[in-house]
Amino acid sequence: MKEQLRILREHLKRAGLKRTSQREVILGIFLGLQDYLSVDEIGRAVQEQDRRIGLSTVYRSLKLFVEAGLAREHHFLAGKTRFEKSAGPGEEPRNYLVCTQCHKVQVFADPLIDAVRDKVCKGLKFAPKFNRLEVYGLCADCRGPAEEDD
Amino acid sequence: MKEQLRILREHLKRAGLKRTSQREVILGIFLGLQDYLSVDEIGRAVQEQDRRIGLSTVYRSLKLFVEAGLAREHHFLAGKTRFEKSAGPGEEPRNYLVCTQCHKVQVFADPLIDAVRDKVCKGLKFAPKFNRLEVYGLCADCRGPAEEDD
DNA sequence: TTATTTGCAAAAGTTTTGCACTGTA
DNA sequence: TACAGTGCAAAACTTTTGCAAATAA
Repeated sequence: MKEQLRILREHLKRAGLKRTSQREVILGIFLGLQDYLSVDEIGRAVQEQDRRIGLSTVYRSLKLFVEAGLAREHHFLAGKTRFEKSAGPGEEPRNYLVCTQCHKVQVFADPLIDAVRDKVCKGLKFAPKFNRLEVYGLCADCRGPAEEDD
Repeated sequence: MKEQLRILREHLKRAGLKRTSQREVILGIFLGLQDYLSVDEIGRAVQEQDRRIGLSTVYRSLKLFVEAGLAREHHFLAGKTRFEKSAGPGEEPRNYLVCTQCHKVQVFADPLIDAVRDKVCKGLKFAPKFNRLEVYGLCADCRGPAEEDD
């Protein structure tokens, strides 16, 4: 059984919620899709597999996955919420390069950022839960070869 | 005359747009409000001063202020867009501690973050335009005195 | 004069909710 | 059986837009 399915079931049990086929179908499809899709894009994929699953259920399930640590929610640019898969609760915060032209997202991690976060939070007595660095600009493909050595 | 008013007028002239009383009234009110308010909160303050100014004009003006470098747009948590005052174009990117309980926002700057950004961008041939680090958690007031030494 | 801007109302788009019905524990 | 979950449609929100009237250049 997939690790994520186990995590979902554990989360449901712990929260006193019920295991339903819709939740598991939606999780399976979500895991098979690319990241950073919107709810209606995910919902469309779900309805291709099972037309009887309503969009409200997709909304409710994605929120559930976030609570279970199986998805991250993003609001990169104005507009809609987008979702990213996550291996489970307690995963490291991540940092993003978002292309403002083609909307491609690249992820990176850097321990220095965590160090800065801890130093600043300590100074302000702030208890961090999660963080992300979002860098907006042009990706290698969109900036064109001419300016590649900036 | 206020520096920001000058910046607005210059921006309008440069872009071939017109100077209107509504734009200047909205700017004046926006500058007098606290940061991170939503459009309807800003609009409510505007309509207290001049009931004839429509909400669409507030939307259009805030977008204009962002283009002029006089405001920054945020999408911290799900839901609505919030605006922050900015001294003018070319200001440094900033970094935020956002309290997930009371929604208070604290700002900080750190040169190390810029260094990490430049290193990562160089490696991926990404041309950064702006960036922000968002840290979510509990502020000193909301975490309670007991856990203050974490 | 002429093109931009405004205010209103309507439209569009995303997300939530009420409710009767279904399905899990 | 009891209660959480679902699907549908309607509602609630935020944001955008069409258009006639007003206004700046």
